[in-house]
Amino acid sequence: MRVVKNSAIAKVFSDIADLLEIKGEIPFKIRAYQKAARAIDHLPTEIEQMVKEGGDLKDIPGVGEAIAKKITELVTTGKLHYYEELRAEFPEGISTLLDIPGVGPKIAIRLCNELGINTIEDLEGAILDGRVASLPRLGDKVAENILRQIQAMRTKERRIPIGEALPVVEDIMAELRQNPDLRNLTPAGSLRRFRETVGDIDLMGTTDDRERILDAFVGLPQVKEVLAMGGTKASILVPGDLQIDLRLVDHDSFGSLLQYFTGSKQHNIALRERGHRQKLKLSEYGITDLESGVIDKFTTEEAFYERLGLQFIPPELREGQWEVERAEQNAIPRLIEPGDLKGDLHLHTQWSDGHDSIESIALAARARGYQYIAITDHSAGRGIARGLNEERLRRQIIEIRELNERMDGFRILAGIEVDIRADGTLDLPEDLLAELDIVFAAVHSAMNQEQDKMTQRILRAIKNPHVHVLAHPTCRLLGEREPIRADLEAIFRAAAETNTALEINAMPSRLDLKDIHAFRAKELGVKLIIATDAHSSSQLDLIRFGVGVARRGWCEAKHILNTSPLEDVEAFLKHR
DNA sequence: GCCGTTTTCGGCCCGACTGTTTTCAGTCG
Repeated sequence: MRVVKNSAIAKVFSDIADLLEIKGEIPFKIRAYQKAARAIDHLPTEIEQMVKEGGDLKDIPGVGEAIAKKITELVTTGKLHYYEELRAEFPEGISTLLDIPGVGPKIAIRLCNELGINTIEDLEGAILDGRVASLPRLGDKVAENILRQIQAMRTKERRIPIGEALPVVEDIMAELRQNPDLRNLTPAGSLRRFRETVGDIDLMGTTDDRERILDAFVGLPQVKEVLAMGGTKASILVPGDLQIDLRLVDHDSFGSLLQYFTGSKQHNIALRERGHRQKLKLSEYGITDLESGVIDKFTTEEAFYERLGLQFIPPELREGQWEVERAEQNAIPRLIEPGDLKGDLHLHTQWSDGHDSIESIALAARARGYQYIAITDHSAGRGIARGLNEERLRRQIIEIRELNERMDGFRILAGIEVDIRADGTLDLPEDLLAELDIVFAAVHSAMNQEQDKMTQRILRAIKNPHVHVLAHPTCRLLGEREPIRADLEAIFRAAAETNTALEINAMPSRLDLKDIHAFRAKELGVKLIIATDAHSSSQLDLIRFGVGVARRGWCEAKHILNTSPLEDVEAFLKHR
């Protein structure tokens, strides 16, 4: 069996949906493929694994008889006959036209059939020489709009990491909140759902004086450009090319509007389909009883979900997968919250590549209300990081033991982030590792190894009895470096078996494990640790990004080791 | 193509905007 990743399978079905759209198939069939594609892309388990174990693909929401068969064909043969045939019906590349906002299937097929256009470059030429505007039922304005969208796509086609967007948005919200007329100011959309990257930001609020608030918004010092300004909404561009919209809405329907604009689209569709069966019509304005025609408005989201007979669904879970069903059964867990964490276990200091002393980072952690931390500087294997050799590590351990005598009611664990060499051995001797309270192991080099070799390398480290935690397991850097190739399922199983914890690294550039991986690991019984990997005291705040990932992965406090008191953490570490 | 607390057949989320219209199709979020 060849390796076919979920993302690749999802891509095939989403391509099929595009082609069916161009072909003019019935919309419901198209939607079925789109829905299946999204569900597969967001699936915590590798499909390959499910097929191998004889799992039922029809358990995936939106996957039925026909698509299950196609998935099986794709995974076992690496090809899909149906897809190949469909592709052969159209010129290569035609579906890229659908990426242009304003170009849908109807226009795409006409451009292709009547003008022989199948690339964005062709289209641009045809607009400039007037051929597009001359087509019946298209005109100058349509052509102009498409051209503008093409040019906009070239300058800006990037989702922004949440770590960049959130601080900017919070600054802006803090300034707006100084105006007492503004109430209920809340971000919506993917930022509120805590996706790892966000597009445009939607802020929502209510007020009795819209004009004044919108004036204040477009007059903020951060504003680089005002993109739009109307009676209820304004759009600004701030440095970093982040677009932020402020939408001022009626107070009495704030709840349903916030719910609507928070999404995800799939979640809202799932809710509306369910509402349909209850003879209810859901929209951003409220819930209409189709029999009486009466519309209920909602000032809070809580009331909106309650009206549907559903438990409240936290925004992080609103992905249109299982959350609606779970809410029906009152089975949405209490997700982990930042206040549940009792310590940060992955920290760097001046001893390697960090900025602060052990003492100052410990004091900062204690000031946050933590009960313990672990100091985990790099081992010497990483030349660039001024890693610790044996002698310096021994000195650091002594310093930590001494500091602990002065730290009342707070404990510093002595640890290391030891390098996993290309062959899976560690770059510090085992007798020294045995003296430490906690050992993180991590891959920092030879990241291009083949999947089998990389998997064996990591498994060897996990099975090493001195290793307590695997740090940033996939080594990805968001938008910069692809994850290493490794069999995560095998790694999760080995971690569960050996009681090795896996890290949810909260550094916004990493977020590693990511949401669906955290979900799967947790499901297999792996203990998780949320840690910042902070290189200075101020970075302790980054922990919330890890909490966001864990929440998206349906994690509760009990799944996260560092929500436990010190005694339990120590018991876990000694158990290895 | 999927799916079922009306259904294994007959439905399938909802509203807004825009342009080229004469009553609406196409696209978007």
